[in-house]
Amino acid sequence: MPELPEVETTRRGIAPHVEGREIVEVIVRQPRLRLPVPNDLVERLVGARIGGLSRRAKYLLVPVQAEDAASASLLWHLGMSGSLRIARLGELPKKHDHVDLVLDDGAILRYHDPRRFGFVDWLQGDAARDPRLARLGPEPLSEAFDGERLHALSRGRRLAVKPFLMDNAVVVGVGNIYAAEALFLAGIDPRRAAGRISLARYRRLAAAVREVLAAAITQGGTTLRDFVGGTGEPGYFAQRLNVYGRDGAPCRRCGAELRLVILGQRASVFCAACQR
DNA sequence: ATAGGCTCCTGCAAGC
DNA sequence: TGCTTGCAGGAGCCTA
Repeated sequence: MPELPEVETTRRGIAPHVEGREIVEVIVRQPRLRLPVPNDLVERLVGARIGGLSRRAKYLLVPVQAEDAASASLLWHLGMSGSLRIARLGELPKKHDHVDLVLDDGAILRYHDPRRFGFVDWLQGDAARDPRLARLGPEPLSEAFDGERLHALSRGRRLAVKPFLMDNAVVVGVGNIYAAEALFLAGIDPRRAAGRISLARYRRLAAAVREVLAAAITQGGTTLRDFVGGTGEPGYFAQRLNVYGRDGAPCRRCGAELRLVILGQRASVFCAACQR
């Protein structure tokens, strides 16, 4: 379940192995992903050179430059079960290894995605103009994201604060797990209407979002070597979760039994004593 | 404009 | 033991 920290960990892990390399072969074993793999992806990519990787929200951007061709990028989304890893030449693909980019030094960038919620798409020209990227709110670890923004955007909104925080137009990269954890740290009830939360409390929430995401990225870094080397599993569950997946268990702070509610079709665990 | 529901997919776990 | 059922999740799309 890659959220922003896992995508960032992936970017950092694969970048040194792919940047500057030429793609010599592309193998698509399963083109039916969340979006179909573009028909002409193979012919466009073979012979192209990979530029500097970047990330926007949970999207990975892979610039590719072919000889005498306009600039273009791959827009890669890992969905909820996708992973990218570096495999060695000759390493046999496993089940759900859907796409391989074979590089000129023999390394393979290999995409694995059991649930196929992810996709890889071809973007011609300036990637930032793609509508999927153009409408996104600020990065949670950037200066543009703060309590003032949350407060301003939420005025008049009756939507519960948890789905509000998970809206990509508000702030990107805050999925179900980190939304639940940040609301716990900030002491805010996930059911509370977004428009009825004070600026002071939104400042605490913004700080909590930054805190949980930054901690998760740091943890991802600790498992980077294993991740790139072969297990293909980022150190996602290693971190200590306070509420996510713990309904019925005691609150780590006050001992009260954690409750489960459904908000925006998503399970939301919280402590009714600590979160108001 | 806003809020809520539905959908894609597979693996896993729980229930019978 | 072997079946069925439900759940997990991002984000685009749809409807009221």
